[in-house]
Amino acid sequence: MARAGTPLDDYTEQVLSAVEEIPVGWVMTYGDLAELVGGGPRQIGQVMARYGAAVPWWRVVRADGQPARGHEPRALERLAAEGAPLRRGRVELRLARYLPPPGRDAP
DNA sequence: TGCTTGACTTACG
DNA sequence: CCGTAAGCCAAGC
Repeated sequence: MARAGTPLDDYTEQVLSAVEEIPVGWVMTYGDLAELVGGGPRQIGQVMARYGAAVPWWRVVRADGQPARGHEPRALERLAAEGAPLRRGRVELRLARYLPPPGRDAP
């Protein structure tokens, strides 16, 4: 569903939708989102930095499982509250990495 | 028009 | 496991 009033680009909408779709206690990496919606990991970060406040941004972590730069404490607190498998200050991607179901995106 | 920056990744030692 | 280097994509100045 489109966010009325905010004419965001399709790419931004795709990213935000994907992030909103991450279940509680699970996470996705910037690279995974980039592979999902296209572009590069940095572009995902760009969108998150601008519109991430409207989505569960703490469920988006770096490739090594560590939360976004400058948001580590807040993200870890949220993740811990959600019951995500934390290991020494970072998320255990082995257990918490979420793979979105196919069908609603480009084949 | 061209360089710098950024919620990044992978490879190497 | 940790630090450094190079690569990649788009926006901003």
